[in-house]
Amino acid sequence: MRDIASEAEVDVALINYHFGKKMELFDAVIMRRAEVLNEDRVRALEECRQKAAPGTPSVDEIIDAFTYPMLNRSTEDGEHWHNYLALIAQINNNPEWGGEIMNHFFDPLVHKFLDALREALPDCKEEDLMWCYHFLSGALTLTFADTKRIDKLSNGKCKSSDFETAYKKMVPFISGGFKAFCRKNSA
Amino acid sequence: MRDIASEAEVDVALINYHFGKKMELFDAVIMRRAEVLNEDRVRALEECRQKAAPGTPSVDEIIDAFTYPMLNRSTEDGEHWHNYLALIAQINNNPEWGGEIMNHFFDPLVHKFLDALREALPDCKEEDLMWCYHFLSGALTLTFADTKRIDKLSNGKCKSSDFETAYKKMVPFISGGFKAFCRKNSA
DNA sequence: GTCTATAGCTTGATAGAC
DNA sequence: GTCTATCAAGCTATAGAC
Repeated sequence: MRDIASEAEVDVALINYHFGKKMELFDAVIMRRAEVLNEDRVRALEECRQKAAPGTPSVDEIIDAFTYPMLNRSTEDGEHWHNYLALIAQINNNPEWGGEIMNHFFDPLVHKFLDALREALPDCKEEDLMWCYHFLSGALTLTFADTKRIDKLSNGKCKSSDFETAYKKMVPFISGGFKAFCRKNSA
Repeated sequence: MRDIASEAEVDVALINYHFGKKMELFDAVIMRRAEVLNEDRVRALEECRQKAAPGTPSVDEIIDAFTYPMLNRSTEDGEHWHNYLALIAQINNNPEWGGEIMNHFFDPLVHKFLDALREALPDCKEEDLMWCYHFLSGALTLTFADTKRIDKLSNGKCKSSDFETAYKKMVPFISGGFKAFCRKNSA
């Protein structure tokens, strides 16, 4: 709280005045950018639906619409979106209250994408679709956490900060995962 | 520190005496089970190599050898392994020191699996292999974080605590991701 | 709205008796 | 090796002056 107040060049007490308790400030922080990101994604999904019309978008196109906005925002300003996405990774993996926060701020949007995936993979079992999204979520959030683990593991060949490359590899990986489950529609 | 000491029914001061500073205790906690898990995995990899001899194990078999020990340990005692794997998920996604900890305690083992995957997918580019492992890592650790997010997202159809089912879905998802990259060897 | 001041607690670590 | 006692520092939250 003190760090935040001092960075904002205001007094600590003002946080409580304007935002209430610590956790309410936390929610406000998550919400502000979640709304922006979710709008980006809705727009990307609509665009890829229009491109595919009168057909339906492919799995690859849907995954792309879901993930590209994160790449795009992460390169837009200096540190802010970068830090935000790293925070989301930690929340997504927090067993205590992480699930609830993700449910609250992201699931309404995720349902729109699940609808699109259901259309793209009509023979896919509902349960399989949910688990596939879950795996997607883990791969995606870790990617934008930028933990530097891959830097050392790959002996410098790959860099976790290279979101552009990570994104390019991630889309086919995830699509490949989905298609493994729904072979009838792996087109 | 006080919670840990009281759970162990010893005095707080003893933690410092036996383990040193807080972060040294933390490392000791990570190490103890990491060693056990890594040994399980080495054994599983050796077994699947023997089964496949004189050939080499498939991607699915290798992914299975990497992930099954986590499922197996997580069901063995009441809460301990469960909590440990949830902790690992948070460490894996921590951008500050998470990467280093994962490098230190798990990468020596991971290199053994990367060697096996290289054999199974001889035409796979080194860079692609590394990124695929990275995505695997995100999906895997989130799965054992048990955040309950999928419970609500799926309207109760799936449960994050159902590791058995998660594991059964995870192996083909991840293998599908690898194979998307290395189509020449998707057998 | 913004500040000062402070209450009330919790934290990690250690000194020193036994 | 184990305990008691305590330190110095940190935290969130709020009351009350302006």
